[in-house]
Amino acid sequence: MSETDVPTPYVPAAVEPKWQSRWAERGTNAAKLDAPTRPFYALMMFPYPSAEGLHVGNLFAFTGSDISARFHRLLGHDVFQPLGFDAFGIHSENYALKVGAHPMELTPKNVANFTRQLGRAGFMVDWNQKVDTSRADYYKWTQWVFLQLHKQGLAYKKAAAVNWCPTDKTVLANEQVENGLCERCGTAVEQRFLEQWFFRISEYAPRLLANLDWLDWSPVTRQAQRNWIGKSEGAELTFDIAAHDASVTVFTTRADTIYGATYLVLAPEHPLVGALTTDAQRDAVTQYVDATKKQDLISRKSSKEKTGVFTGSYAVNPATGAQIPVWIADYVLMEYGTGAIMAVPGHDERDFEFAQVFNLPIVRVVAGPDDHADTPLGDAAFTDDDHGRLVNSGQFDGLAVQEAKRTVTTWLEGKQHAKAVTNYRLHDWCISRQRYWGPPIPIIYCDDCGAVPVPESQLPVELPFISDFKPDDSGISPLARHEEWYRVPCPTCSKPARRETDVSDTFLDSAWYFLRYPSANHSDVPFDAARTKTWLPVNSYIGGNEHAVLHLLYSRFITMVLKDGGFIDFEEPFTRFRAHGMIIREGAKMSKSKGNVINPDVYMEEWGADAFRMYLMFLGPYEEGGDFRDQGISGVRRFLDRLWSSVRDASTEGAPDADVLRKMHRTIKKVGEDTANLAYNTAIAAMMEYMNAVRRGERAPHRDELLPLVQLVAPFAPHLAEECWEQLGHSGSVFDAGWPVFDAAMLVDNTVDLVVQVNGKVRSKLHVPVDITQDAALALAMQEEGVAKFVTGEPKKVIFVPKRLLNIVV
RNA sequence: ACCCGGAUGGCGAAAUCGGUAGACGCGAGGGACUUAAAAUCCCUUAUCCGCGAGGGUGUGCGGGUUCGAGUCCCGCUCCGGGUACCA
Repeated sequence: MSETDVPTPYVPAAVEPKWQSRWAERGTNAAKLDAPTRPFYALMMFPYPSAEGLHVGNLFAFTGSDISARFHRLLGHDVFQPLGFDAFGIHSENYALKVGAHPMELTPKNVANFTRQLGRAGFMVDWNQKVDTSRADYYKWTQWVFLQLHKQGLAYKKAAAVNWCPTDKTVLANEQVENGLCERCGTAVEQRFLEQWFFRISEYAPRLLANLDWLDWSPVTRQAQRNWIGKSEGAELTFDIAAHDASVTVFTTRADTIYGATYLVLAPEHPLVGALTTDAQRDAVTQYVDATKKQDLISRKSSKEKTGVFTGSYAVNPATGAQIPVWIADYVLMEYGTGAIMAVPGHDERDFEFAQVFNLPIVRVVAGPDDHADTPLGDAAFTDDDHGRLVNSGQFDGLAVQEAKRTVTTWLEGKQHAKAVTNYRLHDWCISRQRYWGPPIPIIYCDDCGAVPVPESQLPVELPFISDFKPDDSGISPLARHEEWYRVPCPTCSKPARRETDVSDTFLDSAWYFLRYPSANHSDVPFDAARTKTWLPVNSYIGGNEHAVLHLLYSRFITMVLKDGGFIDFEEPFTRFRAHGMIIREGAKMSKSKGNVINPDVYMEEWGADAFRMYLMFLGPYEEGGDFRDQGISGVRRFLDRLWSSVRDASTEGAPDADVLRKMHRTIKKVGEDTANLAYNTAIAAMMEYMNAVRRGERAPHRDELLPLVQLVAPFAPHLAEECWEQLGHSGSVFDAGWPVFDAAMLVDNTVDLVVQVNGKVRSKLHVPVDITQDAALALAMQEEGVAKFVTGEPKKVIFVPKRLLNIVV
């Protein structure tokens, strides 16, 4: 085959650039966007182009996605796999501030570096359809999306208590606050009142929840969304206030415990607090309300110590007629339910604690199976609502809790004191950001016409290049400091007016980007109708579960809104979603401070992109993640070396070995199934096993034993596969060669190893024909000394599992 | 606290339906080739007793179901992730 005896060694640094440029020349990775036969849209979560470059976590995610895309292509789909950049946002802006540069100049550099790294890793990305959220040709349409929501009445402005990060100097969505700390910088979040734009995602809560039942998504992701949406069925109960012409409505999921409601609690911000406070209590209440207001959200949410103040007023329990005190306390939150609760200390942990601190009455109205009506509650509330029955509850005594919830609600409804309601934890989405690096919200304020949406024909509202983009403490966007941009004529009446100076949340950029890819080069529409019909919804989306409740929920919401607006005919953007796991290093999380971050460039340099890709996939189950150990990569590289030299040594003389061939067909089956299931680690193990069989004892492999292996390995190590494919005499790309087909007849063996057990313990193995009968197997087994000596008497029972085992019970 | 995951050799991990626990890889030990080393190839490698043949034990802990449990059921422990005063 070669003129020298020394085989050319495998040098990734030569093979990989060769194929990367050949793919570019041949357009191998470009999808047939307009006339696909079997369109398959494979999407991976686009990265934020940081200055540090590609993180190994990105590479892990993308490689798994790329393998899936290449696999589908080999199966005969017209695969479209695009990639872009989530370039707007606070990350980029903060980084620019830190290094004293401008994001408009930094971003293209970072994008270029990312593109280089992504290219080096050999992804089958169609770079003709590129998306960069920070370019006007993209955010023009992000603004268009905002206008559609505005048109449908789903965008509104309100002054609201918002999470304010004093370091980043911006508002954060609830989803971006962790433990009262800013998700990004870890600063304690404060409460501020600002005029903000919101999207009415809460209106879509029932639909967002219901569709989860049929979506083909990773169960963990669906569960995370369910929890986040937080459906809660209960009732709103109305309590009249004694000596006032007023009433307080509370939300409860435990209407059955109404007889145990011994006091009410309002949130300190509740609108009725002023009216219900008596003169005697006025000072104490005012002081408490002020203290709460000043408190930042961190201490309010982290301290579980119960504090509160009596208002001086009493409410009437609609069931008992008793007068019960009305308190205010910060453990009741204004933003959930009605901002008021009925406190049932006997059966709610928080109420119990509060009642103990302030010496309020605690009454048992639910008894467990071992309790009677007057069993003392001890030192904790009784909260088991599956095994409880009502006591001390008048006509309802004896009812099971679940039944009583309905019965009591119905009874109170009859008295005009109740209404069954469903509450959701999901809040409206605050999309305003008082920052610079984002799409300006397309609204103009006019003294006469109010908040006027920018006409679609005037989009984009371009983000001006300004040098003083640093946010200040005022809570007003830096754009407001630029009069020439800020002052505009009203689109309706042409009088002097002002632009909205907030930009929108980065999550709005990424909530619709999948719609843009197929139409990325269309400048007249956000997404072309025909292209969209052909390619969407996305067939396969793979990404990290850290986006389970942010990006994925927002994308679903925006898709529903666009469907309702008549722009698309589907309401779920991602037919199938799979969450990949997290990758750690030597048992520890990777972080800059620990200095154990993996630089992909270094590994690709030393081992080659193919080996690096394959090792990332080999170190653990893709959907669970794995532990990156530096030593491990050599095993994968050895495998690729062996494949390389096998192809060089392959002979075309004679015939392939029968045993190797059988193994080959089994391997084709296994690798196909595992790859489809994202079980990449075991797919690779199966290929290694086959490699071992092919080269056992340095035997010379036959060409036909290797051809299918090259196809199987192609999604994992695409460069090497192409080179081997060419080496084996092909001129086209291996990715147009199809996926090998296994011969089912080659999978069945004539003989098997039958395990012989006595009382469940393995005593022997028999090499027997597959179709051996129980009696024949038993007779053979009894001839084995190692078996016979354990079978003392007549067997009590014999269990025979064909092809697997024979168990003799004595 | 609640909701998800998870716990298997020295290490990363395998194990369709309950049916040979530890595939594949790393590391380690031994051998072949070599002046030598690297590379490559072959063998061994859960653990205990035993010279050996062989036998015992073993999938976080305690019970249970079963001819048979890493896998199913009940009760715990620890680790990772998510959510959290959500009424």
